[in-house]
Amino acid sequence: MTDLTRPRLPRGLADRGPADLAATDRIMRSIRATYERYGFEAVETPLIEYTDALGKFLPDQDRPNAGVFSFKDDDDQWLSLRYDLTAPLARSFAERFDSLPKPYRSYRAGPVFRNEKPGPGRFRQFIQFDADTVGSKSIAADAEICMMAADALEDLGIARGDYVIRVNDRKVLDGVLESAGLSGEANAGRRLTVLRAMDKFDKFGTEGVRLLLGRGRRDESGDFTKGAELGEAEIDRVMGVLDAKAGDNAATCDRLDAEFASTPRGAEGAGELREIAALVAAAGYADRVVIDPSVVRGLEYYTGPVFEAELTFTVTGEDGQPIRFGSVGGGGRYDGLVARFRGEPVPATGFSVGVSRLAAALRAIGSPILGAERPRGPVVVLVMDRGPEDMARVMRLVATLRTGGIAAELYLGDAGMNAQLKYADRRHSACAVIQGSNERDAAGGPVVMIRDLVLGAELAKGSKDRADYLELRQKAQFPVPEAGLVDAVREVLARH
RNA sequence: GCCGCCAUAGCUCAGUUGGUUAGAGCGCUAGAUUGUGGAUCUAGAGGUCCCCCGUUCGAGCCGGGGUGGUGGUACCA
Repeated sequence: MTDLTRPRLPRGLADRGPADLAATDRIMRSIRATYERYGFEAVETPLIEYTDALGKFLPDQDRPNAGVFSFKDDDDQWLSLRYDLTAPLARSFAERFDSLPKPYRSYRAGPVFRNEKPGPGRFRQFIQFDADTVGSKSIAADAEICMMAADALEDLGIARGDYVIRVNDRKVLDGVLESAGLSGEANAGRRLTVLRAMDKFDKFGTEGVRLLLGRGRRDESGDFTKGAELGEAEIDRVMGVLDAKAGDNAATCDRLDAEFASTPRGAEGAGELREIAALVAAAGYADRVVIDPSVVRGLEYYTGPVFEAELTFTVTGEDGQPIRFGSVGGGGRYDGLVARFRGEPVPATGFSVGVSRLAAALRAIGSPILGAERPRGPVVVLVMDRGPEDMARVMRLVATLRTGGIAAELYLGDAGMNAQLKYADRRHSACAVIQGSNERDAAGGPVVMIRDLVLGAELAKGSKDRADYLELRQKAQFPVPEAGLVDAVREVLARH
């Protein structure tokens, strides 16, 4: 007995039940409808790619990269589970280049995998929903994606004002870094450190970021994070860009032009943001798509505009503490990703939604799109007698229901009637069908007993007056002739 | 990776200064009711007290090491 296999879920992974699956399905359907309205077409790529197609890793080590699930094919080539949907899209686009229309507008959704330490709301497998425009260098492509992200959230029932699409441009940040004396290959490491520090602005605030830009920061567990070793003047300059967001997009752009366009790179970025602001304003999205120079996003492949979809409302958690959901999606321009496969530059921009995180947020605001409660189970046909003829009879009832388009099942366990009703209850079924000897041998010919499980439950709670009680009891369980089975069950199902 | 905290039934936990057959609630399976489900009562199943080593007449409890979980931090394409 000691060699029993213990059932256990690897950490950071989760089984998902019918309620969760139904909710996810609704969310994905809604996002899909939004994206298709914008003219994006569906495409799917596999969960597994050659490791070198996913990024610049070193497949000659034991493990190509700690954050990626990887394994060797039988020809010794490294394969990996995809960790996002963008790199596989770049691979797919490059491979099918000749047969695709350019620009190529596509969306795709599915699980991605990250071999990292999981935490609350952070899993090693989760669902992303991406849309990308590949082959357009127009800033209008970026502006459009921001607007589409806004529409996607609103179509999901998130009210205007409860979210914001924040937009920045990496070139603006590059300009700031350059003017802080961090240009050139020699400073690549410090540039990363600075960007990481800036990305922590939400989490650590002004003081924390200043420490990370300077000597470093010690957290409450005693761990020390080495800083970027910038001087006071440089720190002020970097902090300035984090604080550059003004009252509206035009004012923010003015400030960027005035204070952060001293390098050609920075000026270019500021110009792109001004262009986005103009396009967004023209389309009537200026209140939701907001230029915010403190947005950093991932560090690896973004080359121009970057976006982040943020939920701005808070919910009170079980412990009374307010919960912020923060970012539920992001994206940006990645002009270099496809070039890895083709040698020529292929501009591209895209946006990625974290579906699981979004689902958690929608649950917190009680969004109707999730469905109020868990889905109803099938009609359960009880088995009273288990002789061959009895089984044939009840099986015929089930078949009749199914032919009538009703989800139905025969109870296949071996428990008594009590337990069968309990089973139907657990399946969250709305209706049970009973035909035992009493019904079979009814005076006017065989009948079936239709039981409304929802009304039955109310009945069990009691405390109604007598007239109501009798009426309820009538509706909660009643016999019908066999020929009336489907109609009667339909009637009961229609009540709930 | 680094730092802290934790580990007893499926879940949440109790367990005396170290003492013999390790408990509760919930949940689970059933019975009470040849045929009526969220209630009630009753019974049953379910344990390597995370693992190893040590201290001791004796360890769930003390010490050391390991493993796992968790919180913070780092990394996050």
